[in-house]
Amino acid sequence: MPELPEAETIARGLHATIAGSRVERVRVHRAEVVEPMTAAAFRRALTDRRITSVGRRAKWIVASLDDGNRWVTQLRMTGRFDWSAASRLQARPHLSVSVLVQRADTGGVIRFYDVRRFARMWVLDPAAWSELDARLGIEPLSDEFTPASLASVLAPSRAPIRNVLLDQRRIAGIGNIYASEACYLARVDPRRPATTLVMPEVRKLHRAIRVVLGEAVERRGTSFSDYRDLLGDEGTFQNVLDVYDREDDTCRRCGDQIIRVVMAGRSAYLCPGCQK
DNA sequence: CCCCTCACCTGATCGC
DNA sequence: TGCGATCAGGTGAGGG
Repeated sequence: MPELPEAETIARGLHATIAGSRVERVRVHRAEVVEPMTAAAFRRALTDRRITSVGRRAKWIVASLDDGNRWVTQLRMTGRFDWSAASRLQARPHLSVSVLVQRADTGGVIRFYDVRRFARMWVLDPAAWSELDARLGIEPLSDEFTPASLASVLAPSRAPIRNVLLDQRRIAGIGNIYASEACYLARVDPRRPATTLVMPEVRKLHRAIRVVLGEAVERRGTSFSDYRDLLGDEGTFQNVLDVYDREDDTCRRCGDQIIRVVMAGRSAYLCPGCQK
């Protein structure tokens, strides 16, 4: 489900809702979500902490705590938060973790659901956080992400461009939807070996990545089936997709037929007419 | 080291 | 309508 824009939307919602709150109670409904932590250790690490801010790194939701630790969540395919002003902890389908928070004025419950049970949620000390952070590549919306830095990621790799874009160790936050969309916008064929891109193409792809991700953040993400924001609302980027999930549809640019190809076990979409 | 395949899980959808 | 096969936005272990 969520890639960078969806994680960013959720993080912003959480920041607006629970930054400054204190955690009163934690319930772990499915212990596997916090593995390898135990449910007891997770509860202990989070209870009574104040949440100073909530942000995003790659596709992770990162909440900073007043003791210097971080409460981090990896949504994977179907992880989903919601917020309820009611302060009762109760079981619901697919519910993994409930966190009761309290501010001076108001309180409520952050619930975390995960249908497919791939998601993970931990509390990390600064060293463990650094280790995780170091494994993740450059943030594509940051100032450090330049055509030159993209070139340094693409040039050494003979793997298809699309697979390199999905590699979180190299560039952080791009998933299957936005990889296809960015290649389309840049007019490059995602199947080409990354190393074959020449600098003008790298510049176009760099720009395309930023445009696609930036617009998707503005549109609060792409909702196919599972993704919803903190308030349960859908994003709107699905309405402006050019190639993703449009197999056999007509290319809006050249009129050719969009195709689906399987790369590294996952679908990629492209227009053979105008992506070279 | 690089890169691909597969497994992890549940639910929705497709074809017969 | 029913039922098995297939596929889904992520990622890391394992193998070639």
